[in-house]
Parts: sequence; structure tokens; C-alpha cells
Amino acid sequence: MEIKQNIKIAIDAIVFGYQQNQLFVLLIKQKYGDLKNQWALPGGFVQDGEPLKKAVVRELKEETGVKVTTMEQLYTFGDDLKRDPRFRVISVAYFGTVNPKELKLNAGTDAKEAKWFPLNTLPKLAFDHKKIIQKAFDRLKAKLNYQPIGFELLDSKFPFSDLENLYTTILQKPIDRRNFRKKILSFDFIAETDEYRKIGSGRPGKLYEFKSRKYNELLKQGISFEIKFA
Amino acid sequence: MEIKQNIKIAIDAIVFGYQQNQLFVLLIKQKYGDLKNQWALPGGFVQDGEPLKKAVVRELKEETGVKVTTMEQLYTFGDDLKRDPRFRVISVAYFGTVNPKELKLNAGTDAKEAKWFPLNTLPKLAFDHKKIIQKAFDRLKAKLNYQPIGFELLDSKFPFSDLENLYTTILQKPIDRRNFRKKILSFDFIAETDEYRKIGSGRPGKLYEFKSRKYNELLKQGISFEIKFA
DNA sequence: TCAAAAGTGTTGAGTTTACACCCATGC
DNA sequence: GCATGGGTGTAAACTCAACACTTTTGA
Repeated sequence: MEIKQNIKIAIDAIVFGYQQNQLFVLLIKQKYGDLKNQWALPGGFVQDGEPLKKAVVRELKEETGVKVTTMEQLYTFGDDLKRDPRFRVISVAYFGTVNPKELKLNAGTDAKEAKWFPLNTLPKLAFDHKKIIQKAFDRLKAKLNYQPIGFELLDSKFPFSDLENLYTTILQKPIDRRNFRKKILSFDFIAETDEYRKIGSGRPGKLYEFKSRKYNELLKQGISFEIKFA
Repeated sequence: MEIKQNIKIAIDAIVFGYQQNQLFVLLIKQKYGDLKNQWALPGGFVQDGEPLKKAVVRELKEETGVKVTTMEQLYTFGDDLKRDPRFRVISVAYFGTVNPKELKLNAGTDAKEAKWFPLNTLPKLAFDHKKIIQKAFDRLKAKLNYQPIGFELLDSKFPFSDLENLYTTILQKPIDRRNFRKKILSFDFIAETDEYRKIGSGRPGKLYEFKSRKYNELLKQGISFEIKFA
């Protein structure tokens, strides 16, 4: 049985980073073709013997130098036949988060043309990448309500207020600080350290760290992490 | 820029139906190749000028005669290089539900080789289709908790107990009948009719109908339909 | 001593859970 | 009259939402 098909398959990666009350997305500058010099999501064509998720990790490393641990499949864009003007491309989009260290792009590899952009001041984007980022952000927002992600986005030791601010930034609405703290602490997967944040004005905040072992145990047991507040 | 790629792209469709406290999945018997006569999900290769979602609708109609309205993208299977033993195939899986009328397959088209199987007594399946069905079922179950789907799976007029039974069947646990009724009625998108179910033993139940207009309005307003109970 | 951010409890409202008996029908 | 499934209310436990003042630090 011979199948003729003239469709290319690609992956795109949406990587979010967080710093100082701003969400960032990692973009690269296109090097070739009509869209040369336009900004776009990291990504590219899948190789013949390559699983999709390997392709995502590879492209990210090649194009930006950023190493990610887990990328989650977001959506497959394959209804718009002209999303790539050259020929038909179906793209499987993955998204993930990285910790703040990665926000300093190591200049190695091809990374000169990679840059972090604040989510609210994105440049003009190639293809349908604006739409894809929107969808990824929607998913991130939705996830935040039912499982406490976001630890990946923070330093390994962080003051409680960083977590608060991360939530207000992503959800784009204020939260009740007292209720939020009660709720998060009740899950019992972050632990106080005996350190304090040194810099900045105001009273220094105690630093907390994420207890990933506890968190994964709870996940396995299927505990549900709903987080509700104004 | 020339890209060499030897990967085929296909879609698979998981269609659920419901009848008498049982969930059914629509399968077809393979006609060609090594896997001839094995059961598999309806699906096939995407045509060059064809959006993914059109491909799903087309394949379903061709292979089973079943007409679906909306199919939701489930997941793209592309990590296992040998999921199809012949060559590399990446498959975008879609799932959806149909109303009980469709459970009687119209003998037209190629439908002779299509059949509804109860979810708990599936035959041996080709490829990784067992895994795909499992994932679709997990998603169906998850959806049921946060939005009252399932009306599609029932007759247009149904006794309340049908809805109850649908929930216990999918969630695989008993529910509190009184609390369930209170909750569902409080959403106010099903309406009493003045008819009663005629057949069966016991006291005849009032028939209800789904108020899709109301439901869609609420969805637009972003009302959240959480349904919790034992 | 002032500005800035951190830390902390209580109360009322609303929601969820648990629970058992009577009703209408066909046989 | 009995078997079968349909229909109904209430109280206790829990969770959520609203709300404001004190503490610690650096400048």
C-alpha cells in the first residue's frame, strides 16, 4: 500500500520564563526565506527517526541553547493549509516552563538570534505563532487553577511573595494574600528554610523551597489541587 | 529550502456512544495488509489539501457511515516510531460522542465492517489503539467533572435516571442521587417536559430535555460547571 | 520616623456531604 | 400486594470569601 502525501511535519516550542513580575517567551529570529528576520517560535521539522518530544528538545537546544526538562504537548495545528506560505506544514506545539537561570541565554550554539520577550510586548511574529502563544498562555493560566505549577518558574529558594506575584501575573487579577498563603501552605509541598531574602526594601521575607518529593507523591495519589480566590 | 521527510500523517477517531448503562466505541475491521481482519479505530491518512478536522469527518463517514458534529482534538501520537509496523506514521487522534440513533449503523457505504464494541469488552486492537482509547476515556471522564457533557450521548428526551446512569457508568462510581439532581437542576439547562417514559417497570420517570441555548449562553459567560459528589 | 514589604485570624456565607422514606406504576 | 424504579428535604461539616492591622527592615 503506497501513500502519496506531501505534508511536512514540524514542532514548535513555547517556553515560558518568569522574572520580576513578567512572563517571558523565548523567540528566535528567522534566518532564511521570505520570512527572514521575522521573529518566530523555536521549532523545526521532525527528523525521520526522531520521536516528537526528542525533536522539541533538540530544536530548542540547537536554536536557543536552552535546556528544558519536560515539555507538554499543547495542540496540533493542521487545519489552516496556508499557515506556512511555502507548503503545507502540520505543527505539533509543545509548551513548558524554565527556571530563571535560563533567562540568561548562553551565547553558545546558534543562540545569538534567540531572545526572551515579555509576553505583553511581543514583536510581529511569523506564521500563526501569535495564535499559538495565545493558546499556550491560556493553557498555562488554566493549569494554574488546578495544579500548583510555577515552581519551575521560580528560583529554587524563593520568598512567598514571589509565588504570589507569579500568580497575579499569570492570572492577571489580584489575589487575597492571606487566603492564598493558607491554601498553598495547606498542600504542604513547600517548606520554610531558615534563610531570608537579603535584597530589596521592606521587611525581608523567609525563603521557601519546593518539596518535589512530597508533591509527586500527592500527584500519584491523585490529590486534586484546586486553587480558588478572587 | 528543501526538506526531506519520510513520515506519514494520519488521523484516528474515537467515537463514544451510550446505551443501557454501557459505553461503546466505534471500531472497524482492517481490510488490507498484515493487520487484515484486526479491529482498529476508524481513521486514515490525511489528504494533501485537507484540514485535519475535515479528514476526521470524512474518514468516519467513509468507513462507518457515522456522521459526527464536533470532534475534539485529543492528542498526537508521534513518539513511538514503530506504532505502525509498515512505516512511520504520526497520528492526530480526535474524540467525540454521538447520540444513540447512530448506534444503529446504516448499512450504506463501507459500513459492513464497522461495529460498536462495549468499552469493557474490546477485541484485540491493531497498532497502539488500545492506548489511544484509554486516553480518550480518561479525557471523557475528566471532562464530565467540569462540564456537563453527556447530553449528546442521550436521547433528545430522557428520564433523569438516564443521566444519573450515564454518570455512574463513565465515572465508575456511585453517585448520590439527590445531590446529583439538585446540582444538575441548579445549572438550569435541562427542562422538564410533560411526557413520561412509558416502558420499563416501576414508576414512570418524567422526561427532560437539554436546553442547548441556555447552555451555550452560560458557556459564553464562562460559567464553570463543577460537579462534585461521592 | 517613614516607606516598603512581610506576616498573621476570624467570621459569615455558601457549598458539599450524608442520609431514608414515600410514591406511582405494572404485574 | 409486591417489586421496581422515581421523587424528595434537612442538618452538620467544610470550604470559601472578605476583611486590616502589626512587624521588620533599610534609608
